[in-house]
Amino acid sequence: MMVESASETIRSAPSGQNGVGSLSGQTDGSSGGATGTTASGTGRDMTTGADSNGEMSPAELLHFQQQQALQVARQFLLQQASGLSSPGNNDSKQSASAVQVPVSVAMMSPQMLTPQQMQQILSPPQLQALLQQQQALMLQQLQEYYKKQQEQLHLQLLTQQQAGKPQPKEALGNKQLAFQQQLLQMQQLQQQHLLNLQRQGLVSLQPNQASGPLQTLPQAAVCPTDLPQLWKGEGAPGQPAEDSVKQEGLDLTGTAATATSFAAPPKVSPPLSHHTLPNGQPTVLTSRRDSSSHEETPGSHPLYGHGECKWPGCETLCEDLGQFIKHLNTEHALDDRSTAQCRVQMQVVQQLEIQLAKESERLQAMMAHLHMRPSEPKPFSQPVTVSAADSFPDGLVHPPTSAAAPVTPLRPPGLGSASLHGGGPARRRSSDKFCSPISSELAQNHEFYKNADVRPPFTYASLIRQAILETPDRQLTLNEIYNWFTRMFAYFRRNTATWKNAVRHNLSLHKCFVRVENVKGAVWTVDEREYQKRRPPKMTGSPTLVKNMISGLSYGALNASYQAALAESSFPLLNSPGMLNPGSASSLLPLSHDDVGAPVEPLPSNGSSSPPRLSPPQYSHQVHVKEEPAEAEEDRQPGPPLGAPNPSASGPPEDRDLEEELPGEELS
DNA sequence: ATCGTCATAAACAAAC
DNA sequence: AGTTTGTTTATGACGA
Repeated sequence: MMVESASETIRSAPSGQNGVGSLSGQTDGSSGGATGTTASGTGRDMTTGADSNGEMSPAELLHFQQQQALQVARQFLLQQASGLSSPGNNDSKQSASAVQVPVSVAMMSPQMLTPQQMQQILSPPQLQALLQQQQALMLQQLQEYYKKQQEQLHLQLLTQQQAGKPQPKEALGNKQLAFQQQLLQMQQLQQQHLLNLQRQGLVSLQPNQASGPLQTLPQAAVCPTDLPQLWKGEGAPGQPAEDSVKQEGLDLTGTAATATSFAAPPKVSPPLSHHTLPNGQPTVLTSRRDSSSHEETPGSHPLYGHGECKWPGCETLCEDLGQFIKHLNTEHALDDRSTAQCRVQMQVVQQLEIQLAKESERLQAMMAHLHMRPSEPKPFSQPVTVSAADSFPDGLVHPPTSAAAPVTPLRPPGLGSASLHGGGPARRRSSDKFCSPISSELAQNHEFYKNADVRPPFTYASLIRQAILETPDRQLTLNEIYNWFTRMFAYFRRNTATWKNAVRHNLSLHKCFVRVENVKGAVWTVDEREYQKRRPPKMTGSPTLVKNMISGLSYGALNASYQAALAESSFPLLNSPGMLNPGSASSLLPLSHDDVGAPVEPLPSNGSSSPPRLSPPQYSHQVHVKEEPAEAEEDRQPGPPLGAPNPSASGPPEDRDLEEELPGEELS
């Protein structure tokens, strides 16, 4: 017990915590703190209560409205999701915890990523698509709500006017303003949210933004310019919302572009992350902040863009940052309104996250469904090559998957990533579960993991395997594996003792990892057969699995799963063309899709060499190697059957591939 | 409640 | 002698 507790603490304390904890905490806290309790979690009751009260202050109104709108959206979302959502835990948990934390997030262990991180993780295109959808939905709801509110206001106004009260007008005006603001805010907040996400990558709204803006900026309020818009919205019986939506769309686009560029955060810099933050997450956040702050200085600010103030409801033009800052301080001072706006923003974000989760789930289900029928010819046009190439090109890989496209607007490939979980242990087998698309996931989010101190959502085993398979030789020394980890994941640049131990432990423990004696020394190889053996059933088929995945995974994971699905689906094609991976083929072949990724390496060196990956059957032999003494293994390697001259040691790696690929001989 | 998988920690031993 | 590499065992969290 002692040990355990100790470890636990360590883990949670450092990394994770921040993640979820901060998230929910902040959410609640900030909202609660700022204004009142209500905001946070479950607003339903609150909302209702609010409703009953006739009059409230503008701030209250805003708040109330937000909640209502959110609730509506929430319900809507829930309904939508209900179909997909898994029966048990998720739903219940979700509802229970109330929106505060997105399902996936909630599910995540403390160390998991925060929503912000998730957002960061998501590829810009994905984010864009998702957010757009979400925004559209939310806007619709808001619109309705807004209309109702307006009607009420009018009624009130009339009543008051009739009464002959002088104040009423003002009050009404305020209320109207508030409503309008809200609408605008929602829209703009969303935009902003997107922007922030994209630009900063992660920017955590709650922690960072909330505190930041509130303190510094704040509010302002609606600029005169806003009013017109607001009114416009009102006035236009048609659909103000739509307009706004459109606008958002536009903005988004713009944003997206920005985001894209942003995609590869340079932040690699160790210094930033190093903060002693607890574990990875914090670091991440920190780094993010830094980055954001940097941006600010340099000439950009999350709330400043295109020469104007991006504060929700404010479009004041500012020539430069300095002016903008002044504007922020003067116009957006800390007050109820700004506070309310922030709260709204937070809720919006939450809502979006939830929706994102739902949509992801849906997508998963869709993918799973599609996948289920392998028989169907997969239309994917995915060029194998592409996939292979994608693997690690830059980090930004486009997913080819045309297939996905049809299914959803989102880009499959882009998925972003997943990993969200920042945390520690969390990763749980998610990756494994799906069989991962680890490779594709990695390929796509290569840059992300490389720079973000986020724990990858893959098990050590899958990571080790990936590392090995990426090599032309398909073999790595322990030290090389270590290097791969540190090179590929920022997360593994810390706590080396811990994860290295874990790596060694995994190598020894899993039969799928075979130690081969080499001239050079010992290298580790992967026995795909074994690896596959241990893997759980594919999610594709069973809804349950899917469900699990969804629930268990963080957003990232979701994405990963998504990718996986895609990958899997595309896999067949890949194979057929035969291109994928030359060298790797052997290992992969037999198995599976997950390996899709295997091919990750663009050139397995001889890629060509490997003829055709031919025989999967050969593979079978390797199997128990591990159990057997090194000898067996050695046999394999050293004795390269085919013509490989000197495989291992000095020999070219490529040759090795062949050898490895045909290990079967020995077995037989 | 039980089982399997994973992560983490740690003790040891053998090889460098 | 100190470090690295491997192996094992123990323990706890999780999900099924």
